[in-house]
Amino acid sequence: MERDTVAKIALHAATYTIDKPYDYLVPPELKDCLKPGMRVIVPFGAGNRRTEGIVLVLENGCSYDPKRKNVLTLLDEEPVLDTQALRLALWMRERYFCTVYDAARAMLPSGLYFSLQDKWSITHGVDREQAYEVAGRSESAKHLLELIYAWGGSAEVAQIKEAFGTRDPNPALKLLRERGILTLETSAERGIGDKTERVASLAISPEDAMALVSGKRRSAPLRYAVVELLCTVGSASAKEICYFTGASNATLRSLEKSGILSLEQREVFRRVTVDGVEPSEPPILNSEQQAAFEGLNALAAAEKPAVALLYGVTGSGKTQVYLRLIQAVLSRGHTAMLLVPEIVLTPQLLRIFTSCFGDDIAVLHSSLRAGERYDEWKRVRAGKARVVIGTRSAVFAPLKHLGLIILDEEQEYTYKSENVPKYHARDVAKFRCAQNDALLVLGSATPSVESMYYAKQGTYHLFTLKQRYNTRALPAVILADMKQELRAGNGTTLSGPLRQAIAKNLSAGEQSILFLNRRGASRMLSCGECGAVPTCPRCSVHLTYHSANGRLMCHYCGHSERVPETCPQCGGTLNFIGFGTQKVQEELQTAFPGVEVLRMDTDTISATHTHEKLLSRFEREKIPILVGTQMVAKGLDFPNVTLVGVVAADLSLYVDDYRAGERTFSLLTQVVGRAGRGEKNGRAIIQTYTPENDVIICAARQDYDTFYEQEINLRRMRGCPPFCDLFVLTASGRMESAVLKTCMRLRRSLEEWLSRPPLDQLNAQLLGPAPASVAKVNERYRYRLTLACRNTREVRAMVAYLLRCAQTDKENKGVSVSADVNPLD
DNA sequence: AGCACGCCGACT
DNA sequence: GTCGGCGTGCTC
Repeated sequence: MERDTVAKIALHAATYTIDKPYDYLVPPELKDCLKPGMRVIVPFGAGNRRTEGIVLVLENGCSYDPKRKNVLTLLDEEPVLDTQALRLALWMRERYFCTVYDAARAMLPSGLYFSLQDKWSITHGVDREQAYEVAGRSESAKHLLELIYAWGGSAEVAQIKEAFGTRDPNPALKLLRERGILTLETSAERGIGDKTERVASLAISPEDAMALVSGKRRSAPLRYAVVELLCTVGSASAKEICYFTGASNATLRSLEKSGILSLEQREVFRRVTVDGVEPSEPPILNSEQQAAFEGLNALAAAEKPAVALLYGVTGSGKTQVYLRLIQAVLSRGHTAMLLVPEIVLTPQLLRIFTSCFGDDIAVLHSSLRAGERYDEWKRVRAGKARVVIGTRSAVFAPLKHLGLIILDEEQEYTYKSENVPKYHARDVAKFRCAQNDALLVLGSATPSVESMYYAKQGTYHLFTLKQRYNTRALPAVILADMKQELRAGNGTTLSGPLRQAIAKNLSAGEQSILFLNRRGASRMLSCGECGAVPTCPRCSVHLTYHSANGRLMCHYCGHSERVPETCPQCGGTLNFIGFGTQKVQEELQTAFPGVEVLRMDTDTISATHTHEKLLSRFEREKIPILVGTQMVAKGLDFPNVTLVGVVAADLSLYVDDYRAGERTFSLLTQVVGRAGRGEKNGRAIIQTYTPENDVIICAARQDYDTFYEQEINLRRMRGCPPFCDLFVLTASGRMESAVLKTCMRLRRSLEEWLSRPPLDQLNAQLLGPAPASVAKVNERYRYRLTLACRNTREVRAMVAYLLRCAQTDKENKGVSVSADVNPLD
């Protein structure tokens, strides 16, 4: 019996329902080079269409199986995922209801992605007559040959499909391939290549080299200069040598020919440099920080995994503790990772870490260019960078010997992915730490209710920093009751107390920041006469105005249209509406004529007017007032800002989400903390329509402990995390009635599972079907069921089973279903 | 999801 | 006879 080598492969073409490791035969020529974690091209399905896959396991000595197809092409020279990463992908499938391939792909930088292109061409050595003879009476085969010959003997699948229109080219393709007339080749193209440069170094000893050129110092000064340079620096890139000596490539080549120097290609890494950074000494910790550091360091050094919550009030110096901890981890030969919610909002942090670790850090986030991101990833994989700083997806960075992951501002929702796989970076980090006996540190000034609960339970270790490092008191906070303002005849967005405070700041020459509590500053148009708002034709959302292209756009499906001259409903005039930053800016300009007001939101931020440039202008030119959205809430540290105003604190409070209170508290706390960072004391004014609301009151007092106690009781009562997890099953499709029916069937199956042992013990709550928060996207209606219960393996297995059933069920034709745990909306 | 197979009626 | 429509079932 033959002894075959078989690769178990996770496939791109496999949907969630049929996702499993597929067995492929490894051909002899690939036996020596194929390893787990490498990507390959394989044929799949009855039509043998080509698809990408990632090798999970190799098994030697397998018996022959006629079902098996061959691995066709190897795409990687070395594995792109190691054993730990592959195990993580399997874990993610079980946890997030995605395919293994989806999970694996999320771990790789997009520069590493391949796009497959199928090309059909006339087989070598086949002439036209022969080909047409084989095509025989088949009209479509003859048509196909005509097309391919007209295109010069080969054509891409998309090309053929387009030319065939409604007709199916597949039977003709199959016929001509079986008779040897056509061949299918699949090429894989990668968007980003490896960048290299030519590097020159001396091929002989410096003394010999100098001896060879010094005689001709006059006649060949360039050769002399190049050798002299190389004697002092050892080796340098061809580009640099030419720049410094004035030599040309010809000079270098001739020196190479004489055997004096050698030229070779070396890989270079594209990097974004952080400028103006000087190496700095490790920070000196105060006694509180030192205690936290020692406790955390002991956990990091231990031989078992642990999770710690570092609860430090704004300005207590968590960053210094992170720095020392990372240094300690590195000194033990391990690597470390620092995750942040949004990197462009924390340029200071990047500067501090660069000054401390230099090239030992790699920065990974989405606003890098694909080449830069890919190269940073390669530096991490090669062990050239031992510290990773990045946003959500950086949690997958290929660090070896991981000793520490820090999630800064762990309560931030940006750690949860909205795309498939819908993972939470906190969970992935926890899993990776468990794999490596590493420490996970969750840092926050306003910890998520879940994390604090686990810390109080003793599941997490708790460390607290209570002192502000400049020992400055927290800003004095005033609540402004907007209902009263309205009654008093003030219909503007600026309350009396806020106006007075701004006026006071203007005369004192101090700066103020006004914060608009709203995600993204979307600008909508509305009709002045009938109140109609332009809506997306394909989705149930309002269109928002984009100043970049001057068009109305839909954030969900990408639809864009010209701004209509008049209201499409009644012909009235359209105006910008909403509680936008622009409106606040206008009102400020009316209230304080001649005073400059800087506005910062998605509308005023662009490639040239970056977030950072705007802020530095605000600081440098001492512009009196800054109005902005979320962007102004984080990490700003301007000594001359002594007043912070929250325009409408309630806006984030009354959304249909169990985290609304937590989010509002956290935001208000962060914003209030922006005032009085310098010598002078700060003030904050929170405008609200509900001054009696507990969350608002706690935020105004900066009283996290009371907020936590109230919130945890609410969560317990309502059955929200951490007591329960919310499994949201979403069905979507073009036919609203079919979508609803699918939901009802799903609900019945769920009810049945939940009524029988062992799941009847769970005390699970089932809600819905209800329309999703955006009920229609891209002409597809979306309804959802919510299952509130403990997130156990049994429940996940049931949900996975029901998803697979629903996807296979013929009754659910035209409807797709998916699941998400604790989604954002 | 995407493809083939098989069964049906329509057209030449 | 052949072509194209649609329902069904499988994917190493």
